[in-house]
Amino acid sequence: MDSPASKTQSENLSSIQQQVVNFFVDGVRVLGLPRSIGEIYGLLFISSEPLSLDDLVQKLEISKGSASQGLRTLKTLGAVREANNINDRRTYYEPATDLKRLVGGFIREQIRPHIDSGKSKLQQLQETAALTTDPTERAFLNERIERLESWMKRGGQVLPMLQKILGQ
Amino acid sequence: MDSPASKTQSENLSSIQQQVVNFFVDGVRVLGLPRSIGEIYGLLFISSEPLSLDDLVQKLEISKGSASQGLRTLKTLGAVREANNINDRRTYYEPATDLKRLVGGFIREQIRPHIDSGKSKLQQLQETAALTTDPTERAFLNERIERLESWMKRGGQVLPMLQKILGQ
DNA sequence: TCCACTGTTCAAAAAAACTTGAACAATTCC
DNA sequence: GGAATTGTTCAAGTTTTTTTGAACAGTGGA
Repeated sequence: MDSPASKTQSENLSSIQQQVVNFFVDGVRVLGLPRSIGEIYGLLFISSEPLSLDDLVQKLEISKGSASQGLRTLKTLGAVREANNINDRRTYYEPATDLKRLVGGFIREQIRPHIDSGKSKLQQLQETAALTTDPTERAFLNERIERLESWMKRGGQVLPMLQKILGQ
Repeated sequence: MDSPASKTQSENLSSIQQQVVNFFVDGVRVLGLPRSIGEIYGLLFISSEPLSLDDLVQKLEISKGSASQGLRTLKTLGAVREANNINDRRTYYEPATDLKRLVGGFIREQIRPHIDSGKSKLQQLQETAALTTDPTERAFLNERIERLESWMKRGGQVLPMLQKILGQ
């Protein structure tokens, strides 16, 4: 019934593997990460043995390019590590499964940079606001900018707490 | 120098308005929301008077459709409210500026639904795993599924805490 | 009732994001 | 060194998301 290249990888993945992969596809989408990353992490997560890049390409029916880039991102996030690679030339990967680490990696790579760049933009903003001549308007602008600063500050405070809370 | 329809709305927005709008464009992008929503919220945030849909269309140079849909989303998120609408037929909008409310709306609309659907998918997953005949494999699957459950549970616990922490 | 005005909807166009695949680099083994 | 294998890069193609704009619905005033 299924064509060989059907979208649901029914040829290569067991029913439970499909379900878990889809679970993570939805999951990473919420985080703003591409589908392929959810597929890769999902399959690693539900595999009892480490998998190679080629395993991922074959089982998920994605391109080598996607698999390579996806694994790189996952490594950067600390969501995947290389398994002990005995008597085989290729690299095998296994998932990091503790929440603290996963959340920490996500915060470090995807959130912190934005908070930091936001903070520096706020300084610019303050300088621009200072040029406003009308005092009433200037007061209003300063009030709003202060609010933004308090938001950023709280964000910076909450993230480590979050990580702590989630780390059991 | 600028063409009338240039991308940076230098004709219609003051320098500070541009900066704040860009600030929020970047901000909402992190949250996975479209650019126009950041533009709209940003302009409202830095305006001392409420603005109408037409004001937004003109100042931001976006279509009426974008402005209408963007305002709807922002209303749903609780990020924007209608201002007291005296002697004018059109509706004016002002931003909600307290972080607790903003975060709460985002969680309610964009996060909770995914957590809930995730939880129900996990039940499915458990049923599928139970069909696995090999006991070792089944044990592995159950262990991983339990881990997912613990993740979801923590997520469900952390969100209200987050909101509380941010609510001053 | 009809007109003028405000705002919504949604199909099509445009833009943005993701994936592919082929060329290439790097490494190992003989 | 040379062949075979593993993995990376990135321009082009594909898919997904967002925006546009024109038709339409709703409302108030004359």
